[in-house]
Amino acid sequence: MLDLKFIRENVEKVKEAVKNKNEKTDVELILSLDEKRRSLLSEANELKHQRNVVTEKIAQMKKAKQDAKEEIERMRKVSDQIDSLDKELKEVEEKIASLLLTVPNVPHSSVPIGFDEDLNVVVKTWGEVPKFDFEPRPHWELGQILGILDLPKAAKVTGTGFLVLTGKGAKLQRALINFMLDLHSNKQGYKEILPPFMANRQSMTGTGQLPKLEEDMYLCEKDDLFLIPTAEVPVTNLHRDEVLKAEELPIYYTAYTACFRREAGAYGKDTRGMIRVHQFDKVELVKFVKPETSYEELESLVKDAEEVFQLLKLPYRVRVLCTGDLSFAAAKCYDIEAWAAGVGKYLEVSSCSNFEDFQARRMGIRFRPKEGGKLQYVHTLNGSGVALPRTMIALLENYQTKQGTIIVPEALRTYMGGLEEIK
RNA sequence: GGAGAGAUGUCCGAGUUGGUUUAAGGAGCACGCCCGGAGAGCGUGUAGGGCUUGAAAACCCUCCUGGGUUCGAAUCCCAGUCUCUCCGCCA
Repeated sequence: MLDLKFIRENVEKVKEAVKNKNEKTDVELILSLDEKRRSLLSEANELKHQRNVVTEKIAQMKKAKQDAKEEIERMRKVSDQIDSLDKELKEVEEKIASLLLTVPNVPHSSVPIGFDEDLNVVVKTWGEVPKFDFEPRPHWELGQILGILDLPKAAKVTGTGFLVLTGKGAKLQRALINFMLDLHSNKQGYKEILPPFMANRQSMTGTGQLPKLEEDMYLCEKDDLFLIPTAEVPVTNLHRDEVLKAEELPIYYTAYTACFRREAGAYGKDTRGMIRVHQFDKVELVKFVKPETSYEELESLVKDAEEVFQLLKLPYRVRVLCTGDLSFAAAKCYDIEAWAAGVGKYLEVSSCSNFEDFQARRMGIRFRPKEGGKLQYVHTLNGSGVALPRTMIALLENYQTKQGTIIVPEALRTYMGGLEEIK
């Protein structure tokens, strides 16, 4: 959420952000409501002041055993006026508040302007794309040959868009999760969190999934709880409505969770195998930082996620998202995309974003600067470190052999009981 | 699910016969003094938001949330949320 005052003072900037992000919020409407709000406010203020003054006078008179009937009668009328002004004010404020939730964050000046993902810019490529002297198989074939991925059984249990890992496949995924969590928590200094996989409306609004993305999430109606689409939700909300100490910052968290997405509207896209599924595992990175450091923190966040692929020796590239592809709440975002030899394309495995104070304002996460002065909103960042199914895809497809077996990357072997090859 | 207790500022914690209590006291933090250094000690300051403004003052709002009673509510009434204790149920 943007500051109403900021919108008032940066109308053009905000309108441009709305346009460049392909949103359609009526900024002018917000401004006119804001004007109305302020005039109602000053009117009500004046009456309230009057009431406060006379009320005290009444108290004095009562103490002195004087008759205050006349004043009381007068204030009764004033109170009625205040009531009706307050009611009107409340309506206006509610309208503003709900409109404010539909204003997207303003992209950082370094973000390329563009309509959609075709205008994202590759800023880095790492590793050699493997060459095979045979036709590399896609992961669903490898999974079936090796008996580690069973899509028909998943369809039986749940329906399309789910997967069942079995045997070495399940073990490989668990190894990856442990490997990532250990990397982030032991080496990179993130505190490990195991949060709920469900979250309430307030949390979803805090991180910005609501109100816009309600249709993309699974809702348990009886309890009005959502299955989380990412660990970002529960982990960032950990500090909702808190004032953090300056010396606590920066705070780094890492969390493994399952993630649930309805993928409404994505039908027909990446339906094969496990590229796009309704439930997947992910290890997430979340940061709470001081505003002046958030862009350095974004760079280091990306590096921390990249290290996963470097240690696994999986080739990848990093793209900076253009305005049109940037999510609603983000000011800047890098995608990490791993090369998958079997399907022959780069797959998005991590999205690392700086939200600046956009989420913090919604959630009320502030800190007291050491130098004194007013409370400030923290900046929040998060990124996948990283998403499991697509990393599995990259691993299986890049490490496959002609015989259809999989060489286990060295970094994972201790997590696989020393296993060197899945066959 | 049943019974009870509670929710106050950055934190802890007073205040519930309605009326200079936005709120005592303590901790923390900031500044200053003291000190060979560290520590301790002493003094001063310190809620958030809105509105206004060059900046401020003034003013308004906020004692979990939302309603209500009243000239006036942290204090009274109703509903809800959360926390704790006990009982029941259960992985």
